[in-house]
Amino acid sequence: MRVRVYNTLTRQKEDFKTVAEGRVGMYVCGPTVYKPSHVGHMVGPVIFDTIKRFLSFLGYQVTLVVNITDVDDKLIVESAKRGFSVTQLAETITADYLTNLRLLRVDGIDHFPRATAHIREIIDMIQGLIAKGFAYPSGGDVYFDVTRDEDYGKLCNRDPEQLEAGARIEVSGLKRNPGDFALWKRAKPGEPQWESPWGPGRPGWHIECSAMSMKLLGPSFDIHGGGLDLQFPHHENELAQSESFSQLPFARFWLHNGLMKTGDKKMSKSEGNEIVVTELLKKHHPETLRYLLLSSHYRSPIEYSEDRLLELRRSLESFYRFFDRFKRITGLDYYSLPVTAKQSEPVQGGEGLMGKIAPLRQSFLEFMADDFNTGGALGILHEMLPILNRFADQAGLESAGPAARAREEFHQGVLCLRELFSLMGLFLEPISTPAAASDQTLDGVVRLLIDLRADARKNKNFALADQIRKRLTELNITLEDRQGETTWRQG
RNA sequence: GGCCCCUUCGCCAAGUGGUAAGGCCGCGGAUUGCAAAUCCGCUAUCCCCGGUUCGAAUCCGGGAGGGGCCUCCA
Repeated sequence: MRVRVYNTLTRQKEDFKTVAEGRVGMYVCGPTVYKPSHVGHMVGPVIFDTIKRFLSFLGYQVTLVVNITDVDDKLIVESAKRGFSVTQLAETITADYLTNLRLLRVDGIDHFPRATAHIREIIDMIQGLIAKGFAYPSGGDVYFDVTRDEDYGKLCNRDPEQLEAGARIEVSGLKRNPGDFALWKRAKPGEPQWESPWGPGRPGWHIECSAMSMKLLGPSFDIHGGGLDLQFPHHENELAQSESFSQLPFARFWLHNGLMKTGDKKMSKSEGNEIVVTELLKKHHPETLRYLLLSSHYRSPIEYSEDRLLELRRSLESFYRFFDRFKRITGLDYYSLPVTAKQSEPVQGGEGLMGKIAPLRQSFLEFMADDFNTGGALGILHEMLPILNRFADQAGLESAGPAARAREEFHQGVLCLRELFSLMGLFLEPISTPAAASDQTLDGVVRLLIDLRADARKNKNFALADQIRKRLTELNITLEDRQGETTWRQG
């Protein structure tokens, strides 16, 4: 399958070709761990996890790396403020980040390299850059000389001269050019520090990504991802120092995800308008958040709002109900159905249900192959749902008759749904409904009321039957009468 | 000031030259004792103006509005 990818470097969609046949190396910029993750931090991981799922499905062997930057000015300031050591702070915040990723079913990250665990590699790279004339030590710091890099600015389409016009460039007597950036920073007393040829200090902001991606993925790899806001200076600098060091092309495709917004403004720690993931997850299921992040194209900004999450939850509910229905029909648990890791035989269309499902499956894959259009792909899944429900309605699958043939067909259709949703990392496991399934007492009580209501209905005492149902509705318990039995659910 | 992006139904959102996916909300119908669930049906000519083209939401030019980056940021 031909995969098309929008490449920031060329500002156009290109055919996806890998450096090494059949393998994909992917590096995504993770957080600087000084404050708990906000919703925006989850965008990249979810998107790139989904991209990995898709590429793996196509048969690629994908290695996904997300770095943890655990030494930085921000950590020093924040840890002092909170009375922690930098290490303690980094560990606490890293744990928060990893927990959030796990809840969002970001399962595909193979390595989480930490900057502080790669000081050796960082120093080696800086030495190499100095030796090659791209960097210079100055007063205990080491700077990268942007004028020595021929194509500095190519990722962001900027001239170094233009950059100098920026008002925020820090004037430092230690730099040769205003645009030069620190590879190594001299430590002030009490700051985290490591020995180096230039005296005690710590890495600058961008170098850790160069050193760690090179170590884990080699000098040339396939996909480099991150938030749009990292394009400059972080990625530009990373690119410059990596290619200057290796004299080889760095990442082949640069993918930048759009930024999360709240109230029309970018969500960020510096704006102070961030929604902390942990707080959000107290009110919303992580699956709803993952669904939000996948419901639009990854390059678009995503507008976060409470109402939107509620709306999307309603959208997911129809699938949750469908899985219950699937169980009633087949006796099988949707969540136990196999998840295909790789693309299997082409799904046969033919007549009947699969004749409708197979072309939609194809459309889904085409959406994904076209710059990972998850929004379009999810739309397809929403088209499958009524087809499956209609089939179940028309074939009378919930009534007693044998209909083994139709049941099997239905099963096949749902397997396909399972396959595609698993590529999105959705519906991998049952959502935990706080009381419903787990609380035996509640279930017993509601079933008692259902039985009483059934008697009332049998006696045509609809007033009583309706009152029971109404009172339960007020308690957020919904009854559904269907052939032969009444079921209940919360919500 | 420089670079870049966006503007599609009430809201969200696909669509990148061939005549507008999908979701939420709303309305009507089937089903139901009544509901719920499910199914069916209904609601847009794509910010404005001009151009290219047999044909444009899609390409070009201009305008309006919104956003991102210009060394803190996923």
